[in-house]
Amino acid sequence: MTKNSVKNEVTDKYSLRGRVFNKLREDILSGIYRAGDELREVSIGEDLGVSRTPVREAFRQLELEGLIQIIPNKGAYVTGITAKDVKDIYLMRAPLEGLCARWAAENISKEQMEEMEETVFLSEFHAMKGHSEQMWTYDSRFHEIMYEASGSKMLEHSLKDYHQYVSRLRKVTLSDKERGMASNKEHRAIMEAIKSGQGDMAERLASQHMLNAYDNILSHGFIEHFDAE
Amino acid sequence: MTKNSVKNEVTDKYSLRGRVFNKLREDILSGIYRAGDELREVSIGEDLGVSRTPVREAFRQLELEGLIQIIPNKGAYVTGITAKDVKDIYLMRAPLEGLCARWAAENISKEQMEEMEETVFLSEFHAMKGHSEQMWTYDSRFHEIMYEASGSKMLEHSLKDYHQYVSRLRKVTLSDKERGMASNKEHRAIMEAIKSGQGDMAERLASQHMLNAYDNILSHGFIEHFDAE
DNA sequence: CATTGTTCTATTGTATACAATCTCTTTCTG
DNA sequence: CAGAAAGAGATTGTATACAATAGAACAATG
Repeated sequence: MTKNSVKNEVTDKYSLRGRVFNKLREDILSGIYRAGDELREVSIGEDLGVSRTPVREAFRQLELEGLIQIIPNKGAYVTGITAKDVKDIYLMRAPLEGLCARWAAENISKEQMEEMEETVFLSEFHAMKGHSEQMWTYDSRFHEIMYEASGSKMLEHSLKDYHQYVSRLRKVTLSDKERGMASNKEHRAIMEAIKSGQGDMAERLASQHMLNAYDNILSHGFIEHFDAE
Repeated sequence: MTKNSVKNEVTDKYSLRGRVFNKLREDILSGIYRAGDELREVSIGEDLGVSRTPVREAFRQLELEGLIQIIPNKGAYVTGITAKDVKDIYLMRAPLEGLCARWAAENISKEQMEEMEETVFLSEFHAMKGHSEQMWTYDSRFHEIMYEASGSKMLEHSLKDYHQYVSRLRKVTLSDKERGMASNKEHRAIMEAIKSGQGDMAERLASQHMLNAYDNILSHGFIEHFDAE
């Protein structure tokens, strides 16, 4: 019996509905579908070789996440993430990631701490080598471990959502080697604070980490990847 | 053409699925269903006179909200809100409601400001009279107006969720006349700060409002309404 | 008696059929 | 020709039928 994770695998990957949901979510967040695009149940179903039933269920979930808007009897339209949303997300994440780091400092388990250290180590390695794809993976994993370590189902759920919403953007920013290195340095500092149980310090650092990330996005004009494109 | 609200009526109330969703959500948040209860598609459908299809779609949405957990091929089980969740929600809301008040101070429209003033006025009236049900309604409305006035779809969405999660608890706390009066006073102060465009002040007051509300819950032992019951 | 294997039933997962609604085109009318 | 009315087609909303799976009861076996 593994860990008793209540919320992680909300959408099981092995049902047809789960596959449809993950595919559509991925496509929306990665920018394949653009804001305003209409999604038709039948054509989506045909693309994936399934009937309308699982597609409809996936639509309902995407609607609740705010990624699409369903107009009754009319259709489903992609909402996507706008530049304004990105700004809001980073400003909201600042205090929440701070809170999360504080709680992680209080609750992190030995195993989680070890995995976090490994993640930071590997991330630094790939940053130096300029492997941006792996960078992105370990960067994501760092945050996920911290979310889980907070011991708060609510906080973990919210932060995971926000984190995924900006995942496309993070792929772009981390391809800049300089920012990648800086981000890692910040992760390490946060980790040290968590490891030594310094909640205040961890909170401050994690919060600042978000503001730095957003500053970086602004100063490099990465935000243009949204809305226009 | 009314306001261009993207996220408010996510679940249209007039479809069968919308009705099922709202009914189940209400019943879970109000405590009619308890954590661990199993929900069967057929029996829920029979209760409401609908087939399994809309029930299933509602289940998927409730799952995504974290209110129920669906185990593939097995069943749907109520997760509900625990005492720990309540604590987390208030501590997360503290900075977010602060941020929201700040943004509202920057973006609130004339109409929203007027409605907010009306809401506070009516709320004070009912608080004095001891009408706890109306109290609760206007108290909720105050926060919703502030969420909308923030001009942030993301923040509004998150705060609305949190607010609804603790709505049952708020019904109990506001039935205490003293807390009701105090809460109103805090609302009025937040409103004044928003009206005069003092973002810093609004942020501080709204954040403190949350901490006060949670202190009140703790000191009166209201938290026991969860988990046990 | 314990344990394993099997069958049966209840429940969920998916596909399809039918109903309701919307939209766009066409036709009618002034 | 403009505009309204009507009809066809496409799309979503809901119900039902069938398939797959899990769990329980029960029988068989050592």
